[in-house]
Amino acid sequence: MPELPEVETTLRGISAYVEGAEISNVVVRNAALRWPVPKRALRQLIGQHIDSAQRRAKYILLHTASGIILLHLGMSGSLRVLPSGSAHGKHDHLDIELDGRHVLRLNDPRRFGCCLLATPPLEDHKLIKSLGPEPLGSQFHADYLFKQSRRRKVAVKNFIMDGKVVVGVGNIYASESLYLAGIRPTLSAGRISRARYGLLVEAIQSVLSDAIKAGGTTLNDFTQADGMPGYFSQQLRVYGRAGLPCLQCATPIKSTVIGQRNTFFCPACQTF
DNA sequence: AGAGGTACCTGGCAGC
DNA sequence: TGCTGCCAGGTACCTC
Repeated sequence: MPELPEVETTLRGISAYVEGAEISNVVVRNAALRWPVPKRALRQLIGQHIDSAQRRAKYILLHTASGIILLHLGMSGSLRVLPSGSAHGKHDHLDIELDGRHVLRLNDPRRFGCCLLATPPLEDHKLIKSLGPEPLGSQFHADYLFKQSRRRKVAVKNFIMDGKVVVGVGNIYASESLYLAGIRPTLSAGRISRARYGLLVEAIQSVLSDAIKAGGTTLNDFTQADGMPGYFSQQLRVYGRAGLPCLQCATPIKSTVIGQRNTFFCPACQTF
């Protein structure tokens, strides 16, 4: 379930260890992630330095002079920094050793994540080139969302989860944002007003940035073997609360399925 | 081109 | 207790 806040928190946690570090070893224990991990190409990075670590959408990007390591945590993945030589567990598929002192370790039970090597420019990469704007960036605003939504018949929930429209809004935060904006998740994207999209943009931004703040305090130590949960619990307002009273009006929260995904909303508060 | 469905995978849980 | 079966969830890709 790493959504954007989890990925951002992970990035912040590992940055101090990876930026400037030399890749002193690469161990691929299980290459069968979403796409085969390019073991040989990764091992050719041994001796290179990681110049910087960035996030784009839910991808973590490690830049080196010879290419960009592109990591995705899928649904169950996590990255930790551990002392070199730390015992590995069942789903620890990949280690990138740093300066011979630490390992950046990818754990992913469901193996929906990936580790690929991209050649610059990154914007040309297949997985990156058609991504929409960052939800916390300046290109994501009411006018943009309004324009994108015209003549779109999909449910607004699917619309905001579409990575070509905006990145980083996963199933949980989609429900949460629509609740805050008072919009019924089943409504066609094309039928929502510009003003409502303004509220939705604010809601998405506040939900995501609150979660990032919460993550910063929950995940404070990336160097302890058992110090980090894969993802942190949120104070969720509607997600997973079917049948429980709405926090604003006490009406029971409803759940429905939109695009094969569980969706939660308050039938009284979300009327647009 | 847009919309909808499918596949990938495994831990955890409900039900028997 | 142990087995079976279902669900979650991100996203590329396929079909209509």
